[in-house]
Amino acid sequence: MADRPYHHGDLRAALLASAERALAERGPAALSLRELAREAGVSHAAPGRHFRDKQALLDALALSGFERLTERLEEASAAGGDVRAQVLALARVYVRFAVEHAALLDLMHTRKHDPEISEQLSAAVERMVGWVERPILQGQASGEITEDDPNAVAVTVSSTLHGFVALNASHSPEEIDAKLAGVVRVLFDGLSPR
Amino acid sequence: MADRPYHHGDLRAALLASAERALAERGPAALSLRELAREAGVSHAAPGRHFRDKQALLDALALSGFERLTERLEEASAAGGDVRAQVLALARVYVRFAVEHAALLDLMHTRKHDPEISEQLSAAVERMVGWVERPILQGQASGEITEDDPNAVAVTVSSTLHGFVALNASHSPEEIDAKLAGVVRVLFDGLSPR
DNA sequence: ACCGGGGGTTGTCCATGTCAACAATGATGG
DNA sequence: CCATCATTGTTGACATGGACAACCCCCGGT
Repeated sequence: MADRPYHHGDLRAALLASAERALAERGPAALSLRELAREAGVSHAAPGRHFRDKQALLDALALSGFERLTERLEEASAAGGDVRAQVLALARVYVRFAVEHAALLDLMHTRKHDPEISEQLSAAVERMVGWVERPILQGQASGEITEDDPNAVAVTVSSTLHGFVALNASHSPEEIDAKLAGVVRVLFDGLSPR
Repeated sequence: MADRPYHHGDLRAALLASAERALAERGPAALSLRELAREAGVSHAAPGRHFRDKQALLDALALSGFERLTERLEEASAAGGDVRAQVLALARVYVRFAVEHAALLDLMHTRKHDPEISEQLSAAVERMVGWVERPILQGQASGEITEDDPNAVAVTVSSTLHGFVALNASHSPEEIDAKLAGVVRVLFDGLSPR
């Protein structure tokens, strides 16, 4: 509208960044393409050049979320240690991501469940799941984890993690970390007395 | 518009029912007050008499979800058996509800996380959580469940349940039931070898 | 008979998503 | 250098939806 050049430079990235901010600050309902366009200083229909429709933008956002989360999980896996430590490390990373990007994680999740999801997106989900399952399978191989049906174990761990995050994302980081340690302990030791 | 009497009779209930159907069939985004009004055969502003705004309708829907779910949990608790059986029973109920009302459960959670939630709604959530925690506390009292920090145990169980549901709601009932049994077993026995 | 208020109606305003037609830009090849 | 053309933005328009205001209908109590 003002001294801005006709071409924005990288509108696509700007829109995604704005969208993520808006998502975090004002919830998914308050996210409007026109609003984003305004923030980017561009006309109301400009976003259409970069995203077929609103859903496409949300998908792109979700995708970037999966990619960043996967990256962090990968880093955490590199640290090593015994299986219990590795699982705890992964859990921490996941939880931290969830706290920092609660709304985004929610969106990621919503999109993941959609039947007509893009190839890119589902591939990204697969990759992420891989990093969570890896240490469990290794642990079973090395005898550090029960020989119960590997699949059941993997499902249990990912369910617990996921649920923990969903239920606690709004708490304070310290509180969460304390709780998380307890959860991982209970998970390894089991509910039945030893 | 037609032979319908001027007063609908129970518009509020009709709207909620319609809304729940629409939610399940076409997702939360496709839910429009005007559409619901059309389905009920009333004018576009009629819903405003029963729900201050769209959010109020969604809250009412979520509330009814919590109430129904709580009712079922309560029934399941009455069955008795040892703690492990009780937890499994609760889990089954929860999972079944999740499968049958996936979108609704999602809505329930979304609302639950909202900072400015109604008294009614948060009370309903409390009640529900109570029914999940009860058997665990009893189990600890009777020595059937580890003496680890009770809170950690409760958090672990509810997280696992919640996460399991979130991650598996789209699968077939049989598949889910099989998986669920495995999850509960792993949960009781722990990840570490016994 | 009257009226009061809950429940419905119409009309309107505004924001949004989406599309079509058009315009500025700058990269490319001649 | 310049003609050209795909890319990226712009304008304008349309349909849908939420929210509100002002008004109307009808039952229940007096």
